[in-house]
Amino acid sequence: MLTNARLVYQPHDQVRILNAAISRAHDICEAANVRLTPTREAILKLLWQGHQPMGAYQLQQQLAKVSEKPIAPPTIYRAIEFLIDLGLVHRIHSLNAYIGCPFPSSEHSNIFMICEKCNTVAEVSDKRVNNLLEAITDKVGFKLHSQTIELFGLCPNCEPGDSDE
Amino acid sequence: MLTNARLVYQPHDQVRILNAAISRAHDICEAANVRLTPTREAILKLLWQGHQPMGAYQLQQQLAKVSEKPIAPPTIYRAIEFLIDLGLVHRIHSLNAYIGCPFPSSEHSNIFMICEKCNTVAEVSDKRVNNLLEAITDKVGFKLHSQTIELFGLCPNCEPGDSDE
DNA sequence: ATATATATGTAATATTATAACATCACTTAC
DNA sequence: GTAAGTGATGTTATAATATTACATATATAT
Ligand SMILES: [Zn+2]
Ligand SMILES: [Zn+2]
Ligand SMILES: [Zn+2]
Ligand SMILES: [Zn+2]
Repeated sequence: MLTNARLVYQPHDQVRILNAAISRAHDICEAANVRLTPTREAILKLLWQGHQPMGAYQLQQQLAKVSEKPIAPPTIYRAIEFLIDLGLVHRIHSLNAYIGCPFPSSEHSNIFMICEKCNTVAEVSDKRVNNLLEAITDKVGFKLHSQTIELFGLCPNCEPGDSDE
Repeated sequence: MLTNARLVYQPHDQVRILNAAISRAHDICEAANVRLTPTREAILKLLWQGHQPMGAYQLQQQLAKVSEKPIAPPTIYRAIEFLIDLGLVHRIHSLNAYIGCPFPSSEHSNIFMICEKCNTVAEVSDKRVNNLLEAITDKVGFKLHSQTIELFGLCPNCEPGDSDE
């Protein structure tokens, strides 16, 4: 089981995490022989800023604060598509929003834990889930290609019961 | 494991299925002491017409063919919300579309098998999936409330390999 | 019959996403 | 170094999905 949950739910060095993610992204782009342009990198950074997913127009607003020229929707969406295709970013369909992937270029379950209170999203990957879904779909003759699993609930920080004790 | 896959993927008496679904809906509404108004029923019927999900504006167009007065988006969305709240209809987030639930008012996994070729959607419910996701989220302290699982691939009728033999 | 709650009508608008075509910028070939 | 070619972004307009706010109508209860 692979997850960034601990990281998301506990205090951590956000700058270090972000730098690591960007560095990894550069490697992945280099390997794929594609370019991580300034706009693309800026958007990826925003999607790693916090652990809340951001919508396209929210990204646009944030970019406006940094850049001089306002960036129009098509550019935003193109950059998002680029990042998603590379596996660096995921789309959270139920929120029409996007978030950085904590473990790109590895096996995936695409399981997202969405906190209904603070909106943080943590990701999990677990082979057992993939195996089970594979078995279930096999049984009815459905050939499974990909999946997205969106879980709604409360993160440890928002759960009244409480977290560490 | 509960599924309407066989039904969806094989020829069947569509009229009988639809009537059964509507009849069941009437029961559920009566039990909940809410009204299945003509508009709501018409929309539910459309969402049971085939096994393809329909978008809000697609529903609007279809309703226009039946009804005399065109029905505006708010009414459509209200009816959809009503049906979803009752568990009679699901939203397929990745498609911005809606589909009738084959087994309302029972335990749910909300697993949708979406055919990338013919767009049919079949639903599955499997306690093991819920248990596994519960276990996974428990481990990281996330309190799971609800979920939606969207699977993409090819239904038996669209898979080149083939179905029955 | 009146009051109350529920459902729908209506008009305007918000939000999310894409199409079509022009321009710019980087890479490669010569 | 320049030209050609590819990839990325700019620009304008618009499509597609969804909601707000307020008015009216319909059903239910007293
Ligand atoms: Zn991921
Ligand atoms: Zn939270
Ligand atoms: Zn269902
Ligand atoms: Zn199919």
